[in-house]
Amino acid sequence: MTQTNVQRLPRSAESGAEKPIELADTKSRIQDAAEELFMEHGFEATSLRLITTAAQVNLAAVNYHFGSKEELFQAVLTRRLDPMNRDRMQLLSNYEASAATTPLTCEKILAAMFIPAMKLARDHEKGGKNFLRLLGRAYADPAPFIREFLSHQYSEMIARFRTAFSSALPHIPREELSWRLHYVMGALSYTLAGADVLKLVSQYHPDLATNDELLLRRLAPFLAAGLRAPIPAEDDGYQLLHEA
Amino acid sequence: MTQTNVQRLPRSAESGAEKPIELADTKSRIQDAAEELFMEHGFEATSLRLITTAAQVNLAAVNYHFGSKEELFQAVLTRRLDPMNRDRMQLLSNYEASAATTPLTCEKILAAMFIPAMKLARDHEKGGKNFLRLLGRAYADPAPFIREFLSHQYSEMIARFRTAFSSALPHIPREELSWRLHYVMGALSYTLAGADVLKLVSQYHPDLATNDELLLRRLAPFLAAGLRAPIPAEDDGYQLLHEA
DNA sequence: GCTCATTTCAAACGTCCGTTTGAAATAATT
DNA sequence: AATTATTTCAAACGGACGTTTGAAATGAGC
Repeated sequence: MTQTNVQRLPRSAESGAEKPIELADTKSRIQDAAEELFMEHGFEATSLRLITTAAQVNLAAVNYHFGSKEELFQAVLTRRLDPMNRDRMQLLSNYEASAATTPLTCEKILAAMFIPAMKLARDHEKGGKNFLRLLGRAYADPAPFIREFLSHQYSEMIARFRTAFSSALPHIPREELSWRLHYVMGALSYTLAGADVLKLVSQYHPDLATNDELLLRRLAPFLAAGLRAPIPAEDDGYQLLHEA
Repeated sequence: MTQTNVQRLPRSAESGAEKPIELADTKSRIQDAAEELFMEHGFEATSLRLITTAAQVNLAAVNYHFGSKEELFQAVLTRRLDPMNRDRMQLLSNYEASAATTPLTCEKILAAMFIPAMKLARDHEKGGKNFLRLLGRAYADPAPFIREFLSHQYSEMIARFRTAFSSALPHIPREELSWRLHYVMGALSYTLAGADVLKLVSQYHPDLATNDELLLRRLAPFLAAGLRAPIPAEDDGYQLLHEA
């Protein structure tokens, strides 16, 4: 009932690592288990009972600590998304400062988007990569509360990067650039959500699929070339439709 | 209980259009309603009661005509996916025959992928575009039965197009090409699933979002440029990681 | 040690889910 | 007209869902 915002650690915690065997606190255990299960089954198909069983906490603990299943989902996303997007913008600013007056290359701007994502994927050895998959899927989720949450969470970062690309690609019209940024986000989120999606298009190479750095060293040149592509003329000879 | 594969029209049907006011048969009404609702809410969040109410049929009709909710979903996908992929392969063959010995351009191969999708989007005025969104979302769905269904449904078409791209881009290593095809599918499905996703990356232009032809006349040059991008050298100066 | 806020817990709440049932209605066949 | 097969229907099945409850357990402050 009466719940304050103050975080309290139930057991001895702020003391030094005297008993490193003990489990993390309830709230963190729920988030960890939820992240893994949401990514495996999606939001709708993951029940609170599944989460609380995996986290070894009581069923009611989710509603006590997070309020609802939806708020738990948002908390899971925010925990990693918020620092990642701040890192992205910070890194972009660093690059711009280093480059002084000359505009950044597309590859450099793309790197500012990718590196924090990669760092996230490898830092938290357990949750990291799972989270990127969860995120990639959330992009395609129709639930209104997810859509609103994501668009709010991303708006600042996207605006920042659109400006950067606009400087790097002055010959691309503003409107065309918006579309191309859209495609970039599509290929990126699709790749991050990847793993088993890959089977659709190619045989499985386990040595490659686990190497994120290599993965995005392939993606960045692909996307940079697309971003720089010349604008097709109005009547350039290949009418797409009505010839089938 | 005892159900045959033979399709039977319950009311007067094979006679000429004497009473064009009458509704479609139960099975079609279910598929139409399911397509629209699955696309709006996703598979898990769409209940059979919602579908049967919208279709104005009895709840048990789904299990009678389709067997289960999962089989209904597969039927909804197959109804449009199967002809579309056959059209894609046929169109690609036509292009190859016209080109005789010279290899096709990437744009032409991409057109063979896009045109049937566009035709689908505009033919069935009501279900068409909704279906592409549903499909784009299914790509990212983790449910095993969806994954297996899609990979089976697409394997032949994908293999066919990989070969075509391989001829068009002989200088791109086989493995690299597999990845780039992956990105192509990502950008494409993301764009098709689009609509409200667009808000993440750009302001909304209603006049553009509804014009599929224009949409893909933007996407094809972007992807073709990416497919043709030079292979980056092993040590090309931009290390992605460990510099953040 | 007592008080009081915080956290955990087992149990239950009401609701909605996909599916099944068996009879009634409808169509096709003889 | 009688028989059979197919389709519809209202009702119920057992189960899983997110959430709530109120008491028990555990913590910190005095």
